[in-house]
Amino acid sequence: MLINPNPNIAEVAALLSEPSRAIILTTLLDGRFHTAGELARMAAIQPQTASHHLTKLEQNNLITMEKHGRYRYYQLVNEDIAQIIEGFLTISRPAEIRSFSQSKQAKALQRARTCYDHLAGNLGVMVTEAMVQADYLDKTDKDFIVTEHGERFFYDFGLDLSSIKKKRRAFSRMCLDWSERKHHLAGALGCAFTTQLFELGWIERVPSIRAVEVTQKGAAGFKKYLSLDV
Amino acid sequence: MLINPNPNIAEVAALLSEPSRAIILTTLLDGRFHTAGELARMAAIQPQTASHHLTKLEQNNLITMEKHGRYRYYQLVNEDIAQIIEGFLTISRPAEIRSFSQSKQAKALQRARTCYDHLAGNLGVMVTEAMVQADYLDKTDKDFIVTEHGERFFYDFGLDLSSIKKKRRAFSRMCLDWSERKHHLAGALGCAFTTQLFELGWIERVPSIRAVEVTQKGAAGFKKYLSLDV
DNA sequence: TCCATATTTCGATGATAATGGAAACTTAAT
DNA sequence: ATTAAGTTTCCATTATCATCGAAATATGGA
Repeated sequence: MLINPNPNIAEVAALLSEPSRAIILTTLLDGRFHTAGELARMAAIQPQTASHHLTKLEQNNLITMEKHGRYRYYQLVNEDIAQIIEGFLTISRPAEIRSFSQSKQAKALQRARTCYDHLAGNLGVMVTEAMVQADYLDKTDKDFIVTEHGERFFYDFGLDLSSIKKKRRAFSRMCLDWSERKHHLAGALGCAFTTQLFELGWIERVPSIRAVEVTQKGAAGFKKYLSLDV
Repeated sequence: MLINPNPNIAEVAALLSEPSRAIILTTLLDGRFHTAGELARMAAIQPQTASHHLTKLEQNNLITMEKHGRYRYYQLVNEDIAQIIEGFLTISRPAEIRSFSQSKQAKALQRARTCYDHLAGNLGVMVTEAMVQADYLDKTDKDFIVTEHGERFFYDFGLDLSSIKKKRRAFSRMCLDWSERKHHLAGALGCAFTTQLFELGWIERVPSIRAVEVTQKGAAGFKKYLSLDV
């Protein structure tokens, strides 16, 4: 790694400092692919303008693109970028809430949402802490370690840990939650666990924002497997 | 705390996105006071321009000012801001190193420097980890907890923990080190400990940059008290 | 082949904001 | 009092950049 007494903060910050780009990036925080047009609509700008921003973000390695037919799908480059942006949310003053529906959205996001591809918000933190409590996970510096109990737990839950470990991506990480200011489970394990929650029908996406909701089935499951009341 | 689905990242980022302001802020990272003129010289801009930036940074609560005579002394508002900026250094691509003396500076900074008012760099991380190793500190979420052993250690070291705890500032915190990417000891305790290192003559400032150097006396001390070879 | 849709490239416009010169203000020193 | 130094206010200049209209390119479907 190259270390420098005067690193170039400004360049990176400039990319986040433009309102339209900030909207695009927070939209991509859900970890899913979005088309250029979709992102333009989210930011309320013309497609040309969005294209301009997307090129810039791609050149600076914040996002990547995949062409499929006439669509171009954009995604955050990796989880690190997501963490950086989430981290930024922790320090940025929230904009004023203008409408009732906005405050409802805010509450939904605080309750439960996806951060990149894993679970965040109050639910994400509660689940993670329950796992630590139950001795399924051990906390270290920046990672969680799956204990022996944990191996069994995740196996019972239908996850194949050995195949997850094979992925090039970090296996199990801590991600700082901007609304809770505590850590939740991230990394390949966080992703796999969250995917499984969707598969099992324990949680469902709330349309249009990256909030998620716990289903009846989910509430029962969280209670049974993690002694959680949600 | 107000939570918002679309918090205003852009505003905060914009403050960091201007090269001159970024230089001013990284200069202030040493936690000390600097005059307006000094900061202008660092950023290689005219005093009027610096004044303009400083006003802006002050209005946005990143820095504070104290008037003393005809000088105006500026300082980062608090340690949180320092952490945010240090955090940003972690993700920003370092600028090219242009000269030999710059790379020497870079190495000195990586070895040991002050971050706000506590010790950072390889030395800061090593010292902190030695304390954890020796069971003087316990790691938690975002803080270190001083153990019973630790109470005695710091007392022997000449620090009055009870008076430090009385300060309004957070007692003991983890700060992410941008060159080491590990945590070092921050907060009031980190400050007091570092101040004591200066007092004891274990470390000395390197003129003009925020690097510090370990003295012979310091090397012996670190070895004796923390079994550290520096 | 022709049309519709998604996206980009080009070019012009307009807004924002960093910059520094000139002058004013404040404080210290003599 | 007068001068010098540090800093700010005011103002004009300039550069940057987001934005969008128009046109071009690419792809899919009929």
